[in-house]
Amino acid sequence: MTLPIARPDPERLVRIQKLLEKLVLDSISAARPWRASDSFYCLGLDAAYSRRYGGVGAAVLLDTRLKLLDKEISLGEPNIPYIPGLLAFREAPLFYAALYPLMARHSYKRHNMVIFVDGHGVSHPRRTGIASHIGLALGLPSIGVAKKRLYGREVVTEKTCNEPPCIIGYLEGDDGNKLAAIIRTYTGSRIYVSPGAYIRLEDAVELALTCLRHRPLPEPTYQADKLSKRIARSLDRGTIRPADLKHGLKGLLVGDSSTH
DNA sequence: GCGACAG
DNA sequence: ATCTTGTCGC
Repeated sequence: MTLPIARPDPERLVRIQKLLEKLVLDSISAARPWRASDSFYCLGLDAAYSRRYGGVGAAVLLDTRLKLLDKEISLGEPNIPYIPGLLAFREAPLFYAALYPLMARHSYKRHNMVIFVDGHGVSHPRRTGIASHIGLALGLPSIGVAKKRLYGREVVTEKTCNEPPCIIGYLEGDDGNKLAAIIRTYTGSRIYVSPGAYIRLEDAVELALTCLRHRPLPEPTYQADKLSKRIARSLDRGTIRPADLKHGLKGLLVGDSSTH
């Protein structure tokens, strides 16, 4: 029989986020300061879409030196369309599905892990961007890395940036609080970095800067973006089939011509 | 009514 | 996010 899953109507999802808002803000207020000297592991999450098989979630694990340690992907048809502000309800299930097996392989590392998510954290109308949902659900500090603004007044404090990366401004909420930093990367791209949960803005920004290379996104998010897009394109080209992904990714991604 | 609007 | 050719630049 069909399970009585509650209808994902937007109004109900918005109410859920209004309840989560307090949890998110409390997790940030109570967050322990990040120690720059600590070694850490970072997870990167992103999603792409294949016409034939729907959503592709990608999770990657990097170490302090930004070396890729492990990766995992997931497939699934999203339950709801994209609605600004409700992205988490569309894409987070893909992330959880990829994270579960990945985390199982590295459970002892979770005590010093941070999650980078493609999308916003608290720079969201209800302070509950997808990075906040993920951080709350996993009980881990999370950081949102977005390419475009969603919410907040854009305040640019530095018109120029001679030696990137630079913090060129921020997004502020109605109450005047800083919600996200606007960063100019080494490649000249602009990204919006905001805390998801369990971490403060200044620490989120410091970590994001630490994870920057000569690329348009911080390494964790960049690697996840590349992986998800590559899988989605390979699926559509028929280079790989969903069944090929059920026994791990090893060997599937080398010599794949889909990048040409 | 008119914009704005992560991915 | 995705659909898409050529093109400017390192």
